[in-house]
Amino acid sequence: MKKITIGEAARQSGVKVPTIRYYEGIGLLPAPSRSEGNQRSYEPSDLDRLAFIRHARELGFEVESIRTLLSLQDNPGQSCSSADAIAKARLIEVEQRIRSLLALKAELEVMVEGCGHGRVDQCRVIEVLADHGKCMHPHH
Amino acid sequence: MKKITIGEAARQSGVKVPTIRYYEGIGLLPAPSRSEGNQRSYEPSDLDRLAFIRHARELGFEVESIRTLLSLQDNPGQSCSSADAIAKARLIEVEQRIRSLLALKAELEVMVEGCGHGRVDQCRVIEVLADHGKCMHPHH
DNA sequence: CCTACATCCTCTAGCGACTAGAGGTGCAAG
DNA sequence: CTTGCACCTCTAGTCGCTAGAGGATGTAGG
Repeated sequence: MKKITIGEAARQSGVKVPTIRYYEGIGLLPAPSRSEGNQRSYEPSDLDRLAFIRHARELGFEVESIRTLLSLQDNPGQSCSSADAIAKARLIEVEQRIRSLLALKAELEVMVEGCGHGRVDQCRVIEVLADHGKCMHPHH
Repeated sequence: MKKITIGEAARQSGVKVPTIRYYEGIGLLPAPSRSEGNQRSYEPSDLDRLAFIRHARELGFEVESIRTLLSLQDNPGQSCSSADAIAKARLIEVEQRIRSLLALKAELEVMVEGCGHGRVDQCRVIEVLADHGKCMHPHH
């Protein structure tokens, strides 16, 4: 048994110490066994779970979705249709977000390029913000 | 004087009533005059300011940035270099976010396409989440 | 004038996903 | 034995709102 401390788990998983404790608190990560001095003591499988959570968070999945995905991982005989649905929903979200950010980028570029670095009353940045009609794209 | 109620201001600006009060509370919007019965009473210039704030929020500027942008708008004789800097910083943020979301999208697509709609133990969604090494792109 | 109802008021608490800090204990090295 | 870091629990703060309680005001109809 090569059990490790929470600090070591944080180093190996890339999840910060308080965040690991937080995940335990909300039930994403099982409460580990404790040392004599009441310190958390993790096993390798906990590191796998932490990596899973971290990766899912980086992909922007919400904690509730991760809860579902983890329970699917824990019961591998089930149908994966809910995992599929969660991932698909996230994909659609991401696609929408990209579209909206591209429109935003275009508008910000107009603002920045139009700035003659002079005084505020000729500044395109302020002007565009003040008058939505000056937007290039109907992103909102 | 065509003063309006907070509800009318909300309708015309597209900013919700509690949000308008919130903006007043944090000092983005000046406290308006009040009616005899202590109800807020807004002027057309307040609507302009609300539109400015709303537009800036839609572009993803933080409240603190908007505070700076508004104070620049209030003092139009100043140099617009800080407005320029704020907009440029936001543009860089947006560009980074787009890049990261595109990598994410690619990864989610692999997950979703690889799902054979069978059981979890053959599910690519769960598999990729569990093993970061299976990612197509080094987005994180 | 009275009543009904929408809108307004203030104040507090909640959201998600952490993060920061206070105040105290455990543990390994010098 | 003491120094100093890592650990413990607990509470409160972050951001930008949003929801709700509990009460006052404004307006339209009878």
